[in-house]
Amino acid sequence: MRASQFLIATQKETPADAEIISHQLMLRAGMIRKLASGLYTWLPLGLRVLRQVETIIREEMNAAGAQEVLMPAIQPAELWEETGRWQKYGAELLRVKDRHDRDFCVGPTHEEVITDMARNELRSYKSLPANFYQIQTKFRDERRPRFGVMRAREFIMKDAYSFHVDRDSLDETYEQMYATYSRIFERLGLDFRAVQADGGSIGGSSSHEFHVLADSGEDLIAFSSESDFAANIELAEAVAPESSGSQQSLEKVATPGQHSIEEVSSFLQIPAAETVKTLILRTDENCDQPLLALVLRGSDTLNEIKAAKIHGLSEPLVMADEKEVRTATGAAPGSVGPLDLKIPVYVDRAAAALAAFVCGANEDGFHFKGASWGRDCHSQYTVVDLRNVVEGDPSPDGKGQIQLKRGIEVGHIFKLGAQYASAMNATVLDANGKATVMEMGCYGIGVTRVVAAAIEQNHDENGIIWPDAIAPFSLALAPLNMHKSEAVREAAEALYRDLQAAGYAVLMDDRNERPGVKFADLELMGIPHRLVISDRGLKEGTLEYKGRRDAESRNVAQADVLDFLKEVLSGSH
RNA sequence: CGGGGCGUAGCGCAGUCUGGUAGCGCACCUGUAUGGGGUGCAGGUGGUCGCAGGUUCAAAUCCUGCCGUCCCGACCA
Repeated sequence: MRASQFLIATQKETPADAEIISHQLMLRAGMIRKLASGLYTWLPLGLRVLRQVETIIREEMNAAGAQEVLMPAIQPAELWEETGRWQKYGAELLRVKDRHDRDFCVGPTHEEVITDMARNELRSYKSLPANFYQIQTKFRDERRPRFGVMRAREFIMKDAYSFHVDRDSLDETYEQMYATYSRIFERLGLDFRAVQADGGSIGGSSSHEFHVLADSGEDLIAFSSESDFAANIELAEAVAPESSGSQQSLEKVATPGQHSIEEVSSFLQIPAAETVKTLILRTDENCDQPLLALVLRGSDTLNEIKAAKIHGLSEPLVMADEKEVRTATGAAPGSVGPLDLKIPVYVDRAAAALAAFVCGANEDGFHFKGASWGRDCHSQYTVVDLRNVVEGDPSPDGKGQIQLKRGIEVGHIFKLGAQYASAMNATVLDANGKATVMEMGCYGIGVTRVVAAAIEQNHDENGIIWPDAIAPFSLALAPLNMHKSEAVREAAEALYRDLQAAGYAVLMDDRNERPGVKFADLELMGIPHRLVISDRGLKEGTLEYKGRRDAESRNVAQADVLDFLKEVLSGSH
């Protein structure tokens, strides 16, 4: 490709509304442009990267025996009513009506459509297992789109759905997809981790996320320092510490105006880890009490995913208002404690392990010191895992300690089980001639997000540094002063021809620009390899090579350049 | 959806408080010189000041409403 015939839309200045580096660089390098909130046009440069990512995903999915399909982006409401999600999905589902006033949605995911296809086309256990995938545009009407294509409303996803006669077959394909995903992210050249994950609203029993490690990531991942344990913090089990400290006598102390944990712990000169906070939350119709209490150490934070598993708790979690808190406990928030409450009480393992703790006295302006569960709490309570793990916690597998890192979720695999197939009556005949509901798995990769994640992980102060595998061009030719120097022009054109013939994706910067402009643009765009052709070098029969990460360039004899590139670029074609 | 900020040329901004000719840098076009790190000089193109209404002799500027957009809190590839 000649730069003179390719849209090079680089910008010097960073658009004011781009927060994270990948968003800034994608705009500055001329990969994307915003059309509206959460909607982006992919310019030629960006699209080349996107296609590279898609190609790798496609190759690996095909190699794993998955079959590519393409489903409509617009889906009829009837299918979503079959699974109940037309009601349940909420505002993120963009609903539209056609000219006949029929309801449709712009697909945020495709379980319904694929299950409909499967029940129509799959009749016998003999055609199972089957795994279908597509690379397609999704739309989720996010409350708050941000970070450019990282969290856009319209985005491209590779989604795959597998169908099975039984659980064993699902397990097998799930393992195979796990391995396939690992291979895909390895080939993409990304530093990633597979972690245990919560099934989330899509449901299902077993689930792993694939995260690209980056400080800008929105997720926290817990690792063990000693073992291969890795889990999203949403799921990571917080193990109960040894019962610590010694019993003290119970003492009621006046704590006027001291409400928050920080205030109380500094007022009483007692560490937050030896205090207890009591959160009063609303319940749903499955609970005969209007409120319940969650108890954590003052130093811990509530893990809402874990809390949501408590039976009867409203979802999403809603804190009780001040009036409700007073009715239930006799005190205002800030003086509430877990002792002798009349509502159900759930105590985090770590809080339950305290031998003596500070808590609200359920009387405005008073707290207890030295409280003990066994001695002082005369009402029932349940001990559960409620807190987020923190650095230094013991790993749940008993080996090593927890470390936390930030990650960008780029892939997620689920075992869906039979929930969709059963709701939509998707059955096949088994070996006994009996109709049996299929088991399903589902496997997603955020294709557009992968592009942004790759930049988060690979950039410097001059711009993007593409991994070879997804670079928009493998290498660039930068002929200097070619519009004046016949020798440079001829050498550059000849080299360009040879490199193209050899199959390289090469960008020939034939623009009539000064060297500094070319260097800056090529670096901003992240092209991993660069050859400079100049009068100076040609006199000595050399070209100048520089890898995007190299500090210095080196000279290569003109005659050896093809062999040299073959070596440098090996593995990337 | 709640709270806050911002809407002036493709991008980054000033001007708004205190009403009176719409400005700067980058980009873009022309000419010229230059030719190894976003080059210099000269000239130039481009804006219903987010939209609508109001106040006023006069509105980018004051008032009202709406829209868009970004940031902070509940979901997810």
